[in-house]
Amino acid sequence: MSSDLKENFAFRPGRRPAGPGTQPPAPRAAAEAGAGAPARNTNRPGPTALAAKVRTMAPSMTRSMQRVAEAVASDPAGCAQLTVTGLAERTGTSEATVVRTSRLLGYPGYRDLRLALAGLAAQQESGAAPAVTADIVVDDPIADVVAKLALDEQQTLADTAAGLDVAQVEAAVAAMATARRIDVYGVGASGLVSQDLAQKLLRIGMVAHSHADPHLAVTNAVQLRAGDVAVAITHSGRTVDVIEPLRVAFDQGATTIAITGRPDGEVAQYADHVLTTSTARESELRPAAMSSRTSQLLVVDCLFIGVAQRTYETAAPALSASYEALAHRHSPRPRTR
Amino acid sequence: MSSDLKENFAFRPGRRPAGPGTQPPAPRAAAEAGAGAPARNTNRPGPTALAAKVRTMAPSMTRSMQRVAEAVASDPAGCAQLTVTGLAERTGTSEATVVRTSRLLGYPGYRDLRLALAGLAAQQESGAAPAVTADIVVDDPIADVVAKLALDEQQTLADTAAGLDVAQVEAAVAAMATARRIDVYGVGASGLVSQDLAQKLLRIGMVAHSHADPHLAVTNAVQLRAGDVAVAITHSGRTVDVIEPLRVAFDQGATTIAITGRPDGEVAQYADHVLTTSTARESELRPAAMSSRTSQLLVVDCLFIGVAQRTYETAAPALSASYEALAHRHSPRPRTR
DNA sequence: ACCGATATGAAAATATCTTCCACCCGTGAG
DNA sequence: CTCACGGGTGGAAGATATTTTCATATCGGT
Repeated sequence: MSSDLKENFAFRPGRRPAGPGTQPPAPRAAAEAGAGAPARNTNRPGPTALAAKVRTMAPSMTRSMQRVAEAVASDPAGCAQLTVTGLAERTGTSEATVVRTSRLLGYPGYRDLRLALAGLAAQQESGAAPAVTADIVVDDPIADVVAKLALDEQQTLADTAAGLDVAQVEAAVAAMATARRIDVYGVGASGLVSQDLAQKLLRIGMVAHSHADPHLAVTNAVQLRAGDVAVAITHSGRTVDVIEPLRVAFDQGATTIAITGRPDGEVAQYADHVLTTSTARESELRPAAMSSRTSQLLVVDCLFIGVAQRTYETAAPALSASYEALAHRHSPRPRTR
Repeated sequence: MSSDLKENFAFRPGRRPAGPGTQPPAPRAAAEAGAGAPARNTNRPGPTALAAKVRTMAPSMTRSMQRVAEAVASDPAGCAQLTVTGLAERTGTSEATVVRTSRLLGYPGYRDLRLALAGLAAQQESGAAPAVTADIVVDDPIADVVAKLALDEQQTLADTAAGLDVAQVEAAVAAMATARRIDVYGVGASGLVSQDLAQKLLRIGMVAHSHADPHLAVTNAVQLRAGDVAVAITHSGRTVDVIEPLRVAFDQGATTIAITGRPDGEVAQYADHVLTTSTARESELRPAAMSSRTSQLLVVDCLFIGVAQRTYETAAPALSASYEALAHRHSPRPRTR
């Protein structure tokens, strides 16, 4: 089943009515003005060329038409909102004139000019994209906060992906996929990431636990041995509560993995494989915890997917099973799909 | 100009005015049926946000509407050329359905959607983004997994940011900033997000708790009253373990906030403010939990920052204090910087 | 299997766009 | 100076496109 997205794909990509006789709707090709050959005006200008076209054609326009063209050229966005009648009023002319102007500019009618106008407006708008990269400050309006945060996190993701050592990931995944059991250590913000990893691994039938309590973590680490895997997550690379259990696991002969922003930190000393997370800039209002978390989660997701791929035979059914098991915890009524 | 839109939308259901009703409060925003203003969706998406909006809203659409949305999202340029009837035919549905879909996406009608489509097409044309969005498959090499995951999550972030109703965020932040106490409910994957929020709020000196245990959650919810805030986090919008405590909090008069991917889900009925997370497509190897988590975290971060801004006087010192307090949990060694 | 509610498409009702046509205005010849 | 002519222009009929209504098909729960 997967998803039913496949059924879309409307081929028939460019369904331009280009050809004179191809128009399903109306044979509106007939020239209005009696003048001989309308010559099927040059190809209709794309949004970009519209402004230029207006200037070029202006001289050959009648006064009323010029007014329309003027309005259109100076405020595409605004005009795109108007109906024929609206634009006629705004320019102090009539609908007929607006349509004639549209024709002159190379469109079949006003409807199409309007569409082009919308396109032009959108382009102009996007061209002026400011790209809010500044830091978040105390008096930023919420809208800016949202935009900045999203951008920052996207940047963090890109950085992380770029900085990840694929070979290390590969090795870590290999160890985890065949592990008898997996322990994950993390406290504070990293604790949540640690739980996330454990939770996901559980869902595909792995034996995984997340330990936030440092004492219990060490207690558990002592039980590990070769064939087991221990994962430590710490942004700073020097959180003792996390390093300690990893060290123990390491000494016990387990395969150890560190996910840290400081590959030179102490935690790396006890790690067989080090996965480096990105360290984005931070500010007072944007504590490190935020971007490190994003980064860590990406790494954790990669590990998870990698493991799931390699244990697909058991992972897939386990996944469905856990969804099944939780189904009754949902209220019944959501419509379709 | 004059954003003529029917932005009205004044819901603010006088909840339990005299406390007689101990029963399911009338679903807010239930105006829909019958005559009157369809009003529904808040901000009409600009061309840019359209694609995001489609992805976000897709799950809460009916089958026919999904087909329309699919077509629109996959070939904006092509669809912009079509009339209602044309698009209806192409998607094998009716005009009515097309119009309904347009409404759901936040436009007054198809005409406006079409305009936006034209804009989007123009942008895409000029922007020419490659968009490498293949699904992750079982035999993808790790390097691809990393790249795809990072891209997907970036997309999710962009979608979420584009789809977030800033006014709702604003309102939620305002309530939280002045709250006497804040409860956060979430189970499963959302439970971690819930913890994340609570953890952060604690750091800036707010009284916040995350409850995963549904019994304890309800027990706590009963203690809430006006001036308190309850936040429910559920991707599906119908996780009873989360809805239940929120409902209780709602009945108690607390301000309630829902963070969900299904703004039409049951959870929204008991929420004063609904924050919509994006729902990226998922595949077997990329369970929904993954992108919903990313999306939820972004929302949660926004809330946090918003609250921190508004309580800066107390938040800033509280933040430093909590860092201080944890300093001794770090090993001393890291060199420079 | 029944019942109630929701989703859907056909067709009616509007809104919008296009075409047609008469009027107006400027121009040049008588 | 007047008149006839021709294109420019707007008003309104005619043609399409869009929106709304409503009966029917379908779905999901009891």
